[in-house]
Amino acid sequence: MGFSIEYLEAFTAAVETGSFSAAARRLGKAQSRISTAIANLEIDLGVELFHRSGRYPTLTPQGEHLLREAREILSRCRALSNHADILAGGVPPTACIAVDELIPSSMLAELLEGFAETFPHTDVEIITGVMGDVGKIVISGRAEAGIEIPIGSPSKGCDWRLLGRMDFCVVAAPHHPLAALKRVTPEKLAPHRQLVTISNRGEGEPDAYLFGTRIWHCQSGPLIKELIQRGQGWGSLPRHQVSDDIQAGRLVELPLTVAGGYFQADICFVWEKGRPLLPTTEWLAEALTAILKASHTKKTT
Amino acid sequence: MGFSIEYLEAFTAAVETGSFSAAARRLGKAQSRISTAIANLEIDLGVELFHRSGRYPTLTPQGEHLLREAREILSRCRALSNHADILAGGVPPTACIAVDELIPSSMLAELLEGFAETFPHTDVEIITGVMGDVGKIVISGRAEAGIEIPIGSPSKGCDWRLLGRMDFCVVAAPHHPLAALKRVTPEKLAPHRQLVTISNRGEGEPDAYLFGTRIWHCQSGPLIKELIQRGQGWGSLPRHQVSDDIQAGRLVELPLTVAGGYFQADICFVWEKGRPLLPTTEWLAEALTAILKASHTKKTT
DNA sequence: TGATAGTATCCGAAAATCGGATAGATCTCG
DNA sequence: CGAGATCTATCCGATTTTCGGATACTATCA
Repeated sequence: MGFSIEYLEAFTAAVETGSFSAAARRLGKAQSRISTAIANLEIDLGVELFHRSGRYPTLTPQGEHLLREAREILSRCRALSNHADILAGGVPPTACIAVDELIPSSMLAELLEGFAETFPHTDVEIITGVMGDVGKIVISGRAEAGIEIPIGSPSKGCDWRLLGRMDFCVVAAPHHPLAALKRVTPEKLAPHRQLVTISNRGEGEPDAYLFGTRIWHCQSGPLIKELIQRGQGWGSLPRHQVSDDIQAGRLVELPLTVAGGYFQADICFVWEKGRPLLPTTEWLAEALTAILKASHTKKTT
Repeated sequence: MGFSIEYLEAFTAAVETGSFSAAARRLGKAQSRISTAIANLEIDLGVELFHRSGRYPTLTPQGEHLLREAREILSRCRALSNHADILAGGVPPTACIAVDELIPSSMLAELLEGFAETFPHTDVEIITGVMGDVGKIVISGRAEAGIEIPIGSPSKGCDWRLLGRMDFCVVAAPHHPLAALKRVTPEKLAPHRQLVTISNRGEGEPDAYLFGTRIWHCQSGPLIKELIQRGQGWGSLPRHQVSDDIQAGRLVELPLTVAGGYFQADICFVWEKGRPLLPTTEWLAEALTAILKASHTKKTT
């Protein structure tokens, strides 16, 4: 394997232009170089690539076959060069982002679809977590950015940008005693069992979210929904996760009236404080803002 | 795109051996060359491939991504080199063979399957014909070899090798008058319409095959079978093409008794007279002999 | 702290590559 | 048929690159 990339370029250029001289003109080299390049290539491969009987060289059948592979190699070389240019331009080879489990997966799919188009060479890793996990993962450096549903305010140590809001609704089973009430207040909720999610890092929800003393903590969102459906208690879940169940009558939304806006949570894009945004993370922030705005206008219209 | 194949080899060797020195030993070059090769590659790509903080260089994330593409390119280069070696060894880039239409396609499929394994780089072209066509195609040079079912003796101008024999049987529809006879002689056949194949070059069968004056010529084998099934006449067809129909009662075999062995035809491998066999055609001849022998022993046991 | 193994850089010799020039061949067109 | 245009192969000298070895410096391990 003594041939070089330039030899292969001379080969393909000669085929495409129809003569060694024209190939030399295209490549900006002396004609003698193309001639010797192809002669060397033929010696190296042990195969005659062109017939030289006529005025213009013509491909031999062997040359025609090897041409395919030569083109393939050059195409790969250009791909490597492109890829290197992209990396040299500061686009990171991998993007790791942390995402709250409550973010609708359809939204993430749409996001990542666009990401793959814009950054075809960048590998993606998604880490999911709940509650304060996302912020911690970002601060630890395991992820360059995160999509967080903060409790109160975004995690300390993170810069952040508000992307949009997400509705929560308080639900119970249709046969649950609370379902019969016309108006539900926090005092009415307190005696009944509340089901809340718990972080896989051993942290629960802040007290502001707890209404009574009968609390079950559970890490699995689907399990919580299942338990509520079976009448084991009530809980506050993202609207997009339960709207189908409410529609189908498997769950009912409790008409809760409270002073604060607990039941609408912020969606924040977060990244390590002070760190400049990479092109990928910047794109993610912009794309997320656009997606959330689109989904909101679609919902309201 | 100023990098060279050797730079990429230095790159992958350094990754695989874990150090520039070891890579130099593996490649049989001076250590300084690996060092400068990788430095040049980094300059050319504009990307730092290795971290040099420690004693041994370690891949950067960027280097890890570009490594994949470098390996891909080298793999393609080796493929080109292999392919060239095969072509240099005299294996032709394309093999064109002519085949009689009566040859069972299952046999050809088995043959070509083996061919693809033995000559993965050789393109195949199959030309089909009937009667004397195969020999003519071979003599004309359009095909390097052919599988012929000769009428009498193999085509003039061809060297040939006997591969095996193929049974023909004389068939008619179950409701055809001939089907009722206990013994069938050529004289009995003569009054009835005979259906024979005709070459697409405008040549019919030799007289030896024609039994009477009521002859229909038809180029299409399937159409002949259809006509015979509908009682339009009788014909002599390859056994493998009609055994299913006989089994199913759609056709009956006529118990013809003749002196000569007309109803078993030779299968010959033919090639242009005096021309030395290419490795591909030689292989084809051997493989065909083996396949036919196997199918024969299977049939007789 | 010394021994070992590795990297980067420098250096002179050797090899290749470069463009240009030239001779011979082929095709086109009058 | 012949002149002109165009092409390929080869040679040439100047330039550049490549080559292995030597050396200085660094990291790691015992």
